[in-house]
Amino acid sequence: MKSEPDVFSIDKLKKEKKTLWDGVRNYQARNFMRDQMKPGDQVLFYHSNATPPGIAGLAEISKETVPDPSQFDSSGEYFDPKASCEKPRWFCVTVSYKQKFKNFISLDELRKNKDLKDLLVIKKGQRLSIQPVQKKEFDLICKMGGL
DNA sequence: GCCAACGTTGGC
DNA sequence: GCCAACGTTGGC
Repeated sequence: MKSEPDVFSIDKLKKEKKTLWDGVRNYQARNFMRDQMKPGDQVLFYHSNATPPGIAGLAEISKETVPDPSQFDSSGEYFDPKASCEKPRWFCVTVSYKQKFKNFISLDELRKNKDLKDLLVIKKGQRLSIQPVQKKEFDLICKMGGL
């Protein structure tokens, strides 16, 4: 899961212990949260728009998908006038902090590793904020992170 | 249903 | 700040 550290960093998640992953307004990412993610699932926390960009640590899905409350808040930036409580359009999961990697893994290092050539985040034009990761890739990344 | 215009993401 | 690569919107 990607986040801009200026907006919400892994250190902030560490401090707050958990957070509602609201504000996702992309249908593919929504479907992924709604249909694929289950409590207990492991999450790689990626810092985008950072210097350098890369994977900062681990988190975990701690609560099942619920309708994203921010879509109903008419004064908030994530308000969606087309959504209603009966017919919510957007969903979100709760993400809990697990741990920071001992070594931050930069996008550059991810690219250099031949075994991660299929990792979606290193592919050109791949902007989706929530992306699936294969078990093999996940395990290797944890090792690279020093866990 | 097409597609041009526009908006966003995110690396550089 | 630039811009490539998408995704969304809305007129037709």
